[in-house]
Amino acid sequence: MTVEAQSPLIRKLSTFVALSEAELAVLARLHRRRRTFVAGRDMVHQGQSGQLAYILSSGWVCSYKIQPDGTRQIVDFQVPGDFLGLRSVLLRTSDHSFEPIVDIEAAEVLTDDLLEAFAQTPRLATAILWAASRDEAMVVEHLVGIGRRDADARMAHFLLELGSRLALVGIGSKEGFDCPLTQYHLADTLGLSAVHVNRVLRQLRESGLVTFRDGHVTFHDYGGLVELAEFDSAYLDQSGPLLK
Amino acid sequence: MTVEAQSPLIRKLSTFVALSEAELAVLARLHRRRRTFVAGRDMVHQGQSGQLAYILSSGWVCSYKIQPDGTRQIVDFQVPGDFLGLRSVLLRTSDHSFEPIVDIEAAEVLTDDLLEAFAQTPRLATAILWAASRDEAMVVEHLVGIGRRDADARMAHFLLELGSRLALVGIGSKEGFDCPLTQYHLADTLGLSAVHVNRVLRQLRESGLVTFRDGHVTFHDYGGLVELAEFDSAYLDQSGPLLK
DNA sequence: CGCATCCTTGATACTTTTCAAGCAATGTGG
DNA sequence: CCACATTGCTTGAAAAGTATCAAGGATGCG
Repeated sequence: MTVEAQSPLIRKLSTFVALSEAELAVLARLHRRRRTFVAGRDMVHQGQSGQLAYILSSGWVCSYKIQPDGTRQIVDFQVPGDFLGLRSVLLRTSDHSFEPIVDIEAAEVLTDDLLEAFAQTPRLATAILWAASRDEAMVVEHLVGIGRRDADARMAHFLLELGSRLALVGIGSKEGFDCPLTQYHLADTLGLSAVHVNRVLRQLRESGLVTFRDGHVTFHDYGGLVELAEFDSAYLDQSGPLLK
Repeated sequence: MTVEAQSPLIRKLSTFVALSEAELAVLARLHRRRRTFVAGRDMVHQGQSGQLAYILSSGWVCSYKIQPDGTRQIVDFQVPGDFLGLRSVLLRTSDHSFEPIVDIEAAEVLTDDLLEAFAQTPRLATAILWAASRDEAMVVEHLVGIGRRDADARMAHFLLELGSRLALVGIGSKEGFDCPLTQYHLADTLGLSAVHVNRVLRQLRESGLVTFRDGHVTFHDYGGLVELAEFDSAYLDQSGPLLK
């Protein structure tokens, strides 16, 4: 089993940066403390100040905020290869919750180990921070989507983005991907009601664009979907952290 | 003229951290390259890779994304004391545009000067990064607002947040603040049509909560507005960067 | 079996947008 | 100084998009 197969993070970073043996070793060391969490129970709860970060190796997590009136807004998803809680570690500002959507496996990263790794391998630090800034760009794009796209385009855009992210770590393609999200997750993500999510999905399916059923997303007409969503993957495809 | 009065950034940071003479000196040095920009002409345009950051000393700026269909979504505002383009410098990922809303004054910060300042005064670096993470928290809160609040609450929340930010740098209070934004800016920020913004403002005014007129926001019933918006300033009031 | 979760559909009501029009203030060139 | 364009604000009426309420079906699981 190659190290890439073990760690989606390594696979993701390798797409953009040729990592040296030493860097790979440091990365591997960050993966030592393996933990699991069960679906549905929050790993971190809003307001809690747990200064731990994780590297997600399998499963899906979402980060969200609950409002006083009980509605919730999902801000972002973490899929294999993504960091989780990185900002809270560096800057202690986690004011949202993390919920595993399925049972997950993650590597726990201690602040000190992370800082040490950064000090030892600056190129790696740059690569990881680059990935973090990519996550931020996704939050911004999410904001734009909710603010300025109608329900169909929002859904289409979301599925396309998810597909791109998963493709990076080898668990998705332009054909489709497995997806454990419920329609309620989609509703809380896209700022829609669950009922309307259902209708939107039906319409996309009947238009022959994409099917989401039984935990699997199938793109029938990738180009058509891109057009509907006005999906421009520039914010995802950045050329990487321009390492010197 | 005290240095605090010269630089809203210093004023802002001083609220949370007692800065030493040395740190103040470093900060002052970052303010040396003063520049001005005229209202309405983009400082940075989407896709452009200008690796400059600025510290805004007077005036307002907004950062936004334009979509292929011509609609725009304002992601965030910068008011005096805010950094602008910090992320683009550190991580070169500016995929949005910056537009001065009025004529502005800003200090241009060179990447190298910034990194040097960080190296010299780690506490200052922490403070600045803390401010940056606060900005991120605002983007997240903005996302939640657009996704899960109705138009009235969205507007109320936005005005309250803006008031808090301005109060930090001494140009706003619970009574109100001067505000150069047009109803079109508000619409592009809140994901509403300009027409509806007008109606919402009217309703808030007629409810005796807040008036926005002739470039000035006046809070008539601060508590009532907080209640309507379910405004919880926790994400703004964090105790600062916990300096050791 | 019975309960819980998730998906699906229809009918209705509400929020927000779009279209259209008018007003006030400001600035500009003739 | 005036005609004119421009920008920002305001309002009404109609249309569209989305939420809410209600109900039923499917599946999995203790």
